[in-house]
Amino acid sequence: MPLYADIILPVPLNQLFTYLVPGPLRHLAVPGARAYVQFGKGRRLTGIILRIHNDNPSVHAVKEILSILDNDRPSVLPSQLRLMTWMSDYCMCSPGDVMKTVIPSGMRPDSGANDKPFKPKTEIFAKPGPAIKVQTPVDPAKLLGKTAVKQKEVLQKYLDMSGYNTNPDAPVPVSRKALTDGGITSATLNALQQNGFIEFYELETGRLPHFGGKTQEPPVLSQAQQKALAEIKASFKTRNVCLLHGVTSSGKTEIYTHLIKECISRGRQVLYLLPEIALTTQIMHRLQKVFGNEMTVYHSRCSDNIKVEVWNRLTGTDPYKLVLGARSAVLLPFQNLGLVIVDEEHEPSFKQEDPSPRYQGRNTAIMLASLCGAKTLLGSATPAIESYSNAVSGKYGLVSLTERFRGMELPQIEIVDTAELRRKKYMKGIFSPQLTDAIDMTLDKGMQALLFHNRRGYTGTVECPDCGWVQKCDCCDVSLTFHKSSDTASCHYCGRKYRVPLSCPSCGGKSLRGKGFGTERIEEDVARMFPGARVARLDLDSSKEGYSSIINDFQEGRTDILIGTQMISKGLDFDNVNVVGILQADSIMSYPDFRATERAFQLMAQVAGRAGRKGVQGKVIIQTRRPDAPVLEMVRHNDYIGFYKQQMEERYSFSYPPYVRLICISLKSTDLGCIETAATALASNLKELFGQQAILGPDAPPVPRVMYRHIRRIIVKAGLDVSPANIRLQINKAVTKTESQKLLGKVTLSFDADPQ
DNA sequence: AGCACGCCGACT
DNA sequence: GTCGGCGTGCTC
Repeated sequence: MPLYADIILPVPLNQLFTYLVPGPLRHLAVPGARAYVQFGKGRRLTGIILRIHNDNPSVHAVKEILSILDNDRPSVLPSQLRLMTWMSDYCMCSPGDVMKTVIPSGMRPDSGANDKPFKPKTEIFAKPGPAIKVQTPVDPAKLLGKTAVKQKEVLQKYLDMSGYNTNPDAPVPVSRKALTDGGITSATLNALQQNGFIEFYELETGRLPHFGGKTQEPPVLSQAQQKALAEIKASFKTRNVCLLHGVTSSGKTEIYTHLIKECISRGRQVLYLLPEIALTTQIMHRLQKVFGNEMTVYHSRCSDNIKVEVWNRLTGTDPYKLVLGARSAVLLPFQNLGLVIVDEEHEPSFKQEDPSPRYQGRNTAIMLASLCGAKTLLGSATPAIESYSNAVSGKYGLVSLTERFRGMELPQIEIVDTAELRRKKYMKGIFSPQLTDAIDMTLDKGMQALLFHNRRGYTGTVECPDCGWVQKCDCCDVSLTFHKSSDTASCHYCGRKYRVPLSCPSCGGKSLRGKGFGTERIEEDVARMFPGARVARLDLDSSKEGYSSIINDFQEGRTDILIGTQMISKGLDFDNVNVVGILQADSIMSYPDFRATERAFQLMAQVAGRAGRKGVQGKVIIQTRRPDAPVLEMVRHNDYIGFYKQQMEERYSFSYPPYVRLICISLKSTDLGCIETAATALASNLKELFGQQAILGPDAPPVPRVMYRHIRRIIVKAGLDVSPANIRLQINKAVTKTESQKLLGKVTLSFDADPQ
């Protein structure tokens, strides 16, 4: 009987491909194994076997698998195969898109020119040669006489480093590189080898870092922390997911450390997810003291070779017990996962935005845990509305930690009306007297200030005050941001840079100027207003390589004032910050979507949480033109519950998550007429299937054209009773119908389930 | 997404 | 005469 394999191939097509399994490969062709196949005429690809069967394929010409790349064990575990299938259904993308994000490219050779296969890293080591084995202890002077000074020196170095003279039976391998240190040439080493004193051999070492220090016990917990830990463990007895709602600086990491330790001691693995790659390094240093070489870090910016090594280690016989990582670590092969921790679970960056699959790292983690029979702990000071609602409904356990670490007080929050102050001419640029006074006092006390502003660059839009002309990007419908450091106006959507014209191209006016404030300009103003202070800035423009050093300088007190965008709000602990300033709360509160208030609350509460230290109450100054916005009052009282209730009411009356599920369909085309007809036709076909009120749009997004491509969006609001698979089916129906009406033309479609 | 096949302009 | 432009259609 012929045997077939359904294979996931890295192509953006919504299907699997069936190949014939040749007789000799039958024992190797198992689900999860990598198969190398001919695809079309001129392509060879690596795919993942999803299923082995002998159902007759519907297509006539079935090709044979060329080879199986996994000889001893399949690369992809059964739990991962199920996760991949779920992801492709839920995110409405092809299995191939999922495969491409799950499997590091070094593990899937293809016929393309971008072929960069995994290369094991090797190093050359020295071991004792036959000529010194004749007598111990070895004395270089006796063996080499008066000449050969260099050889004697290196031989002595080798003997010292390997400990050969004290333990000749098991000398420590010494790397060739260590011997060449200090101006030793390879001629000397070659001579030593030729004389038979030292032999060199190659060994696979890998690239994974080694922790040399001694490991210690987890930190001692406070009473409040111990109580929370006990409650979490109790909650796991009856529920699979638990939400830890702990105020900022309540010491959640210490609680995690204890849970991890216990899970590992039960012989199971832990995945610890953080919202930012940059944070993994910070937390790594703390966790490595406890877990040493049982743990590793993994994220999308690891080199492909490292990714493959981590993968192989995890599928091997001695897998890591703890993986600390960002979103993509959820896709790793865990053989025996017992616990997943998602820290700062509310962070929007857990959602992948651009390349499909647009998956939510937190939700994917919960799914992975359930597929592995593991527990999930979500942690946040400002939980996502969806998560808290799941906790309130009893789907998740809920543990609250209201006490700040080491008796730290919550900061005092002051809301400053900048509209009024501007009328009275008290504002200095973007600074209120309250804020400048607070910074002055902070600097006097030798403490630090943190200033938050969510627009980078020097100014916003470059405008002509005479005729209202605005400098825009050539290929995107968006106004440009002026950056003084490079003296260019840049498009934050496509990255293109432009000169600012000397005169207005529309009316010839000579007084073109930038409007508004960016972090770059604020940095300049702060330096001028506080001449004695050491000022730094942290945003996308400064963070190429400098991220860690800017953070470290601030943490260790080498800078006094740090200005930054969202990046400074995420889980970083500073313990000498006395004042936090939010320069323009309005820009945070006025996003045009239903999550605006949620984001505003979370961002402000998180930024505010950076203030204060033991014994000194911190101060937060929020500058706004709308001091009466209700969300500000909730931030001021740190009233998460009030905020949650208000949000739930709003979401209920306007039918938004968590009461419905949203799917955003994006249409893109260079042809404006084409996209308009396509969008209207698709929307009307969707309305036929889902009902009139379930479809929003089509609308043009705030930036309606990026890289010459026009964009339209349609939002589907689906009831919670409709399964993801069914939603996908209905949407596909509407798409197929629009296609058959020949109305989709040159339009490309993309889907985003649970858009942020 | 690739990659081949295919049908029309400017070059040796 | 052919090299090569990118339109369109298929991939088990």
